Amino acid sequence: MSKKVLLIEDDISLQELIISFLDSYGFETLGYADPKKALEALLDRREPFDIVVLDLMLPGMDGFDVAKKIKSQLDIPIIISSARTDIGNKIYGYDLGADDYLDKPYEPRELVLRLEAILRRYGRKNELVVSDFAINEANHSILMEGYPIDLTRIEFDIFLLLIKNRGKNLSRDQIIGSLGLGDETKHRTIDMHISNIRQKIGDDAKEPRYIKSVWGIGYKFTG
Amino acid sequence: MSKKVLLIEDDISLQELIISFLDSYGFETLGYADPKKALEALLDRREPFDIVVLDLMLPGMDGFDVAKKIKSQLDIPIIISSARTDIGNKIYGYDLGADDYLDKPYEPRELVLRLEAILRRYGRKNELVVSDFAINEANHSILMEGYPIDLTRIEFDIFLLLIKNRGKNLSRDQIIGSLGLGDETKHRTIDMHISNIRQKIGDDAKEPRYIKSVWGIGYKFTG
DNA sequence: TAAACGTGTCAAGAAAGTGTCAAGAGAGTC
DNA sequence: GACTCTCTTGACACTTTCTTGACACGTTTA
Repeated sequence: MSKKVLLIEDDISLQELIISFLDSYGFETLGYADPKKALEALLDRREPFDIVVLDLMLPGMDGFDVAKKIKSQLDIPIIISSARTDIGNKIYGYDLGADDYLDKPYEPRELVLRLEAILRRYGRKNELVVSDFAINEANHSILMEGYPIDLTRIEFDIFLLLIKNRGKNLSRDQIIGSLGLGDETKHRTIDMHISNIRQKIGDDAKEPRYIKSVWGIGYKFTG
Repeated sequence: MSKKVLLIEDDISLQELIISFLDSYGFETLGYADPKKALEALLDRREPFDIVVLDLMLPGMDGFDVAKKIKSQLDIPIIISSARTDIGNKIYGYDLGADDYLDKPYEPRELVLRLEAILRRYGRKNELVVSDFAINEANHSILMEGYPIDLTRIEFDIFLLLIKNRGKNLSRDQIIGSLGLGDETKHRTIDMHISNIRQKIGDDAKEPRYIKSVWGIGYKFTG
């Protein structure tokens, strides 16, 4: 599946060059010289872009403002390219949440490499790999050594909480609180969920490899 | 208070560059080219570092092993930097508990930004370091010279109370009161807990290094 | 120095925490 | 509304921790 790139670049000949180059690497690229039109297209959402390549020197609107505006509305990676080489701008770009920064002039090939790297990183954004588990938060899916594990909603939430706090003891009250369960929920309910999770991931309560009971306190994940 | 950074990087000129850069941002940085020596310095605890910046390509020892070793013994954040850009390594790095990952070459300024971000995150952990012990109250965990000590809940509470009042004599009644135990609890019960704690931290009742008995009064912690 | 008192620790029973079965309540689906 | 899957809870067995009396030994006091 080809990725859609939104290129904001006012130098038309450069724009065309980059577009044809990216095309040859399998990206589907749309170029805009006018940042306002680009923003419209992006925020309109009719065209779901995967990544933005943004030139800092733009007519009518500062590139930083464009980046800020995009990041405030969408969770999409941005690569900033610019002839301003000074490090101050670079820092500013990172502060705005730019995901990478290319000094002009750059090799089109380098842009491709960075696009690929950043897209890969973003694709895995919701994926958490810990110990033998790969957890996709958005999907509510868990793979254990590559094989899917079927957890119920609450089991998933508890497991995720434990994994995110791996190594730390979590009390039953903390678990109940983090899960937004009612305060009257009994502690034994958590024990039961833990018991069920353990069974599903093949963990032995007496000799646990993953979820350890901490006597008098609660539970903790030990990868 | 300036933060101490342990930099493990075998490229000496790069090492020097980073050190001087970090210095100018108020970090106190110690660089090691030899991972074994760095590990020694770190685990020795004479120099309590706040964060580790680790290069993956090292002579004599794989960077992954270094990270694993550090994480297994200390709860300290690690930033891995590497020229190996392949994504497999990246995942592996995170799996080991690396807290961030920087592709070489990187802007020194970016390193600073990430250091600050991670330290801010880590700083919220309420860790109490006294004498040879690092106590994490939220976690109910105690490290003694870097190694975990397994105390029961009441033992933990008593030990924490003693540590927090280090140097002061605490009567058995004070201890019983602070712990919210019933007023009828016998004094001998406290003695028993102290005895068990001493055994677990390797303290000799006759020649105590940490928990001293104060005849006729109670106990006190002497770091 | 002997009696009185305090502390260290063993061992056993009491108390509290945990694992899991099973039953019923609750939520979601067709 | 019937069916299914999920969540919650009581019950009971089991494990770990806590408490306490007992005795040994050290310290203080007279």
